[in-house]
Amino acid sequence: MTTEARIPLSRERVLRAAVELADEHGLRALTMRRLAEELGAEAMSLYYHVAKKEDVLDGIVDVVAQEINEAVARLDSGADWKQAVRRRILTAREVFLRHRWAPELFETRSSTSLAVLRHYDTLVGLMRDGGFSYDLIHHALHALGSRALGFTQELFDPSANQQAEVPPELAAELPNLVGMLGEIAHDDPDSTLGWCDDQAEFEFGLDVILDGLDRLRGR
Amino acid sequence: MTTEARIPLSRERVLRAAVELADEHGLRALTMRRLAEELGAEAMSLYYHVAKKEDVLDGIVDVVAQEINEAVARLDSGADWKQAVRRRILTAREVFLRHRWAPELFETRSSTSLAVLRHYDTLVGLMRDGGFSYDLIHHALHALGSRALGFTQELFDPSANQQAEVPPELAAELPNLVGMLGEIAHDDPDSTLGWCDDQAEFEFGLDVILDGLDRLRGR
DNA sequence: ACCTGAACACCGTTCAAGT
DNA sequence: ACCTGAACACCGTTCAAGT
Repeated sequence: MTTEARIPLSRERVLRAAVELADEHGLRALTMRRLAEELGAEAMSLYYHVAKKEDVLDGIVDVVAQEINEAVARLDSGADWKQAVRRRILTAREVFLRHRWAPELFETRSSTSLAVLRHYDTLVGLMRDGGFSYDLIHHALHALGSRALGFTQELFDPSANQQAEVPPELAAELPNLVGMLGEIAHDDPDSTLGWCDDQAEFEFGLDVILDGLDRLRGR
Repeated sequence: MTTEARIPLSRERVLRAAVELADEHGLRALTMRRLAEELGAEAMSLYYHVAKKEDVLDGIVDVVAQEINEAVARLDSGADWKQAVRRRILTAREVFLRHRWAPELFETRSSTSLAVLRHYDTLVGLMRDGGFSYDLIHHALHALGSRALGFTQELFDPSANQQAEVPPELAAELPNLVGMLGEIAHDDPDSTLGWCDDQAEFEFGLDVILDGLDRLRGR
């Protein structure tokens, strides 16, 4: 009981704990004081291992990016470019589903981690092998945007909209939206504004883009 | 000198000042205390006009969304669906270029403002008139993501990368990326990692998606 | 080398009080 | 009806001090 496990702190241990904290309680809960508490230390001790909070945030982005590279490493790269890129991106997406705080942070970092660059490097290689010019690949990365990394920010937060019926006085102002929702709801009886199959929609958008790029590939 | 202009506060005045503050100094500078100062009042006075800071953030998102609707309202909706949607989205983008803090906030809000819904409603209408099924429109909105509103989050911050030459010891690890950058740089001598023509890339991605959707429209 | 206590300048927010 | 002062619980961070 008095023999507390006294594992020394380290940058790696700090970052690991930060990821865990964000996973469980969200980015808001990730404060230096709370993080230290989780590690059984004082807040000020963290500053021996990380420069500042921004450094922690950069660090956990890198942890996630490495996780992506590991997950993606065990893919055989057979098949045509489109299947290879597609599977790589969908595998990356699985990592983001485990770290739902990550997209916000990825889009907010100004410096790009080596792990992220490695991911892009592989995509560039796959497309190059598929017959793309560098110029088109460059455009392609922009077109994919964060989708290339495996996420999109949902503009309608499903968790917030579980009860989101459109109030009748609004319906008149939004006839087209209401029409669309009505029909979608008809096809799928328990659907509301927070209705969507995120996985299917992610793949739909990805395929629209990949198919479009494939068509441009032949000049 | 003693006759200070004593305009009373109001929710609208608070939100207007908040937008201005964010425009000039970024979201980080938007604190209740600083905002009050800008208005010549005490921080606590704001709470008579807004519920809490989250309310301010929701409010300025709405201000931007209204600005989009105004900008877009004076477009004649002639032409085919693709041109109509395209011009609407590019006009919305102009608004985001004036409020560079807005994308981060839009993707972070959980409740969607009426002004945003109105924008989507119009897009749905235009696509419906263009012969789309509601089902396809629904997929289309997901595929477009935040692009439908007029922005994408840039994963590589151009301002941070103005000097970003890839260091030689990294080059070996990122052969494809380096290859691509080399060729892009060759075409355009003053380009680096922070090279991109954001407007052109936005339009490229938008067109890949719109063209892809157009092809799906005929079943 | 690694950790901590006390302290500083800043947050958002409540609440009772002023006009 | 509108605004404010004092106060509270929380931040990130510095710095001198402990082991």
